Amino acid sequence: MDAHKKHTGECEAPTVCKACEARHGGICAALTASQLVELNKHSTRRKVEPGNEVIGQGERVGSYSNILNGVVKLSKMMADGRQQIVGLQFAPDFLGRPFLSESSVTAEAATETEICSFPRPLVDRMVSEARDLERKLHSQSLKELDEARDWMLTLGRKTAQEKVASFLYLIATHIDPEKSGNTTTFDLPLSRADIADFLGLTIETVSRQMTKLRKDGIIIIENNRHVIVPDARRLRYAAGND
Amino acid sequence: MDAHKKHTGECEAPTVCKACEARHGGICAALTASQLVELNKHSTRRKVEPGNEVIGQGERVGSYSNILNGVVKLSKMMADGRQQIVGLQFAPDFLGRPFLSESSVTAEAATETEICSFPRPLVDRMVSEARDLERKLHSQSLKELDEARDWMLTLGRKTAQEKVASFLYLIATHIDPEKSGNTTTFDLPLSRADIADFLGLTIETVSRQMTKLRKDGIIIIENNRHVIVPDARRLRYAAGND
DNA sequence: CGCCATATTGAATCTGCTCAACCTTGGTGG
DNA sequence: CCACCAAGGTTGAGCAGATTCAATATGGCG
Repeated sequence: MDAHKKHTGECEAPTVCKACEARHGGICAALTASQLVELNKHSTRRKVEPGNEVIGQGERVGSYSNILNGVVKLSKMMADGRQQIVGLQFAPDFLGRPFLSESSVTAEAATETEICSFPRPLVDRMVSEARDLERKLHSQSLKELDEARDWMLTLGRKTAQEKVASFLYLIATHIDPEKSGNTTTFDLPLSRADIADFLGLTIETVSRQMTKLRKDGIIIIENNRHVIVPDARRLRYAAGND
Repeated sequence: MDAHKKHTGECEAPTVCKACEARHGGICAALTASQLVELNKHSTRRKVEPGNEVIGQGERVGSYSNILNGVVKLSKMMADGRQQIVGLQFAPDFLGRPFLSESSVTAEAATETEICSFPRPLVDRMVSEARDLERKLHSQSLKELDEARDWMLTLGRKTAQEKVASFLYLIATHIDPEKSGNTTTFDLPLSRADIADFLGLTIETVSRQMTKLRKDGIIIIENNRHVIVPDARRLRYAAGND
């Protein structure tokens, strides 16, 4: 399918993009080969260590990014230090806030993460030229909105037990886990402290509920971060999703 | 400004649209006069009584709407009946979920509300024709996303006291209130039960915190629904916003 | 005026928080 | 090689804020 494009003369997708995850599911999928080439000239690819900021809350943002791999957490902080994670982003999600030059959230790598950044003005221009690109961004915004609203139900109405189960279920369904039969296996991308900030709980409560889920046989934990789910339906049920 | 358009031959904006709130701030502001005329042919304007559904959760949706006046609440419900309001929409907001035919939330009138509905296919076609329209919708989605994330902080990390103050502050800043000097006055568009569902609290807790805010002199309440805020900064502070 | 839905108040209970101690793990240097 | 240390995670006891359940008050409307 890519083959015939290679010979249309004009140009072809840059080599670095070919193996890139964002080239397929991400926003780059909405670009033509020649747009990709142009974007690529001004893009920088870099690694971000866990805990390092990509964008700061209230900061002026000069660039947009794609997540190539890893997990990025979006969080908000109150003046007295209370913190809430308001979203998790996975590859190949787009990172940035079109139409506004200032970010209302902090974006920070939760795991080792690789991102590909572009200058804002360039992308803004491309958005105004390429219909598909705007549509893609619009569509991702709506997906994030749906997710945010789902999470509001979790934050507002679920018990600590259900919150922790909801989190595990979310990760299990987003981080393409090892599956064999009914059993699902994955590594948690977040520390207990981050999980607490995501769920609006304390680390102690998260820990206790994890222990409870473990004792109930709904999950098996190895080395704190490694989780085995023998039966995803039981976890789903514990999460209060129907 | 409208005057010269009246004489461009082709057509002019339909009479009903002229006085319409959505014609200015709403999505109709992104339409040309001729598009308005076409849209108007297939649009229906109607009143919705408080408590009546506009869209049901999981329902197939055949139309989009504009809110002309009133307040609409978006909510989610769990299987066991627990409910969470995930957003409030005010005139001239757009109601609907582009790209998806099924709604993940229930939209219900909180107050007496007037809406203007359009067939989905017609709007979808216009969106693919008019750049400005897609941009406008995209922009509203992002606004809603920002609001949802702000509210996640409230749900996850604020105390009952701060939650109630946050709600009052939200209404005070959205429902264009009477202002005279520092004093702000408005009517609550939601019942105590709705407020509780919005804040992830019980009605009793909402009531107690209202009483507390009243006793602290931050608000004055008349007839349950009518609220007077002598000093908006004190309310803002009680809400934990900086 | 009296009724019904809505809101307030009170007392007992419970879920999740606070504070403190302890355990595990992985890295470092004697 | 192993003792030590620091960071992250778990566990326990007591406490506090929010819920539950029940009784009472208010106010909109026929």
